[in-house]
Amino acid sequence: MNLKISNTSNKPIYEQITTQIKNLIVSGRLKEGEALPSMRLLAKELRVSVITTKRAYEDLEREGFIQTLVGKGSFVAKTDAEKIKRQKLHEIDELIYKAVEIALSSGISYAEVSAMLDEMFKENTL
Amino acid sequence: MNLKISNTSNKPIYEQITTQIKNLIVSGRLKEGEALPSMRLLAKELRVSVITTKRAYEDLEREGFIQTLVGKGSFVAKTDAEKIKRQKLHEIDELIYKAVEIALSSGISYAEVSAMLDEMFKENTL
DNA sequence: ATATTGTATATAATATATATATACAATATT
DNA sequence: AATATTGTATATATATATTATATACAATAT
Repeated sequence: MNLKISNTSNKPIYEQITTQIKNLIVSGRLKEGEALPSMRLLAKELRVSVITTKRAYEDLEREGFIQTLVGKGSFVAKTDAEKIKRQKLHEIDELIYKAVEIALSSGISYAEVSAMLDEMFKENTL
Repeated sequence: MNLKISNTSNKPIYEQITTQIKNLIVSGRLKEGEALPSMRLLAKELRVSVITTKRAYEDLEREGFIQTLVGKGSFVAKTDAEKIKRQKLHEIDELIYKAVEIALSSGISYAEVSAMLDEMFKENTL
């Protein structure tokens, strides 16, 4: 599966896993119905406990990215990535709307908010 | 001062204090320059430690609602535009942080989020 | 001088987050 | 039926954050 886990990252392992698998699905590199490595295999590969991979897979299932079946394994769900992305975009839209509302109602400029966004992205992609 | 503290509330005591005092100030029942009860008096009245009232007063001061002076006491601050702006910036920061988190965890690019922000500002400033 | 005000330090109790080991249960394979 | 594979449940460990406290200290007012 070739996921990269950093122990020095401030992000928890299960989150590093979900983030990367989400990206694989959204980008189409993992396709509908396709099998994910079993929790145990992935755990072994990443030198991590099964509980951690389970936690990651549970999160992915709750968010509709995959489906898990006892004895069979985990598979990319048929819910299309486009729908999920649209949903996420909507969540972001609402947050940004609130931010802009506050900005406009208190004399904070576009430049200031835009700079904050830039900074935030730089910080978090490291 | 007549604040109501609930021990069964899921909200911490210091937060119950700040919320109620903020409301008193915003509603004008506590006016600029007016003295708040000393941390010790309030602590005694609420049967709570001084550290807890201090925590509440510190939060209120950081948010620009009151001003505290050693030996004198705590007073309702004059509404300070700079402080309010800083507070608003913080609120915006938190919203944008959430937005960026969602974006990064679902393969949404900086360009997309940035475009949304641009759009939002254009729409709302027209 | 003393009482009042806020502050600093060290500490404790609790809750939450993260990760694990191990034993259990369901399904597939032989 | 036996065995290997898959996921699941329970109990636990560790670290960190949150909430609250006691007590000793410092600044100001009277």
